[in-house]
Amino acid sequence: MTIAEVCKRCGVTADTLRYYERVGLIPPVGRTRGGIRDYTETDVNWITFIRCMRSAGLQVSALVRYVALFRKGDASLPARKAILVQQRALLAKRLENLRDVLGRLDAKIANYEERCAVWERKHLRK
Amino acid sequence: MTIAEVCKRCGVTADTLRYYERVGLIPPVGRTRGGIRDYTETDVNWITFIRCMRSAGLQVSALVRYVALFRKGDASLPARKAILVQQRALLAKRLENLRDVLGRLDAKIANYEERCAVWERKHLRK
DNA sequence: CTAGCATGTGGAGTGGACTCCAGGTCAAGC
DNA sequence: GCTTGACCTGGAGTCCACTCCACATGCTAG
Repeated sequence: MTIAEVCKRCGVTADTLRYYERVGLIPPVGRTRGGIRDYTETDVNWITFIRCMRSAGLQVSALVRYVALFRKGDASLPARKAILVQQRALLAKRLENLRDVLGRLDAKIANYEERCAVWERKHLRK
Repeated sequence: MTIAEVCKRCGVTADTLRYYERVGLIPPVGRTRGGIRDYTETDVNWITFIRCMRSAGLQVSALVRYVALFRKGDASLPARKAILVQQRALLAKRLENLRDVLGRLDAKIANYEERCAVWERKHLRK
């Protein structure tokens, strides 16, 4: 699969895909004799996974550590799990906070609803 | 209240407080004759609010717009409400995504739990 | 009144995560 | 063989949200 096809499928730019590979966010991608990247379905799965985690705010550095461990084989299973568990905890904390802030925002909006209504009545009467 | 006291109360650095004021993330803070910032309780409330929203990822630019409108008085109520509503929608979307990613992460961890156990049995037997 | 610490300002620097660019290959159609 | 468009690499640039710095001034304790 060419980089352009992967871009389309995953909704990322070629620059981003090359960047991901360069910093180790995904394992190295195979090449044709000409040196052109030839993505496999497995590569696409990695990209999808990384995009998913990044979309939730997991740091590149943590994911890089994860991918590096992955490349060392089964002996790294516990270490990889540890990373996931730790990231999960961070994520849960942020989720909790977002929930809380959303609540506050809703309260504030309700308040505005009120005040806007009052303000409009005042101006209609005028 | 001095900037140092506000720092302690709000858990931010003085640099950050000055930065917030400089870019308009909070309304201008009053000064003593000597030119030193003298925060009121209202100022602290603003800082708390901004910190809260920032912690949920609302962009500085959106909050700056909000604060700027606030300073224009009641006529800006509807515009301010519009910003809040829009930001709330974005936040809800991100919340939804975090929830989803958390679920995937949990599934992945459960999978690791399994595979780690297998791996350990293999190594204990050895 | 002076030492010394808290604050002030304007501006430069940082870290994270891309994003863009120049200058050079590769490959498919004519 | 040649043109043309996709791809390559290494490195520089961008954006965001702070964070740090240097140097100047304010205030308080002795």
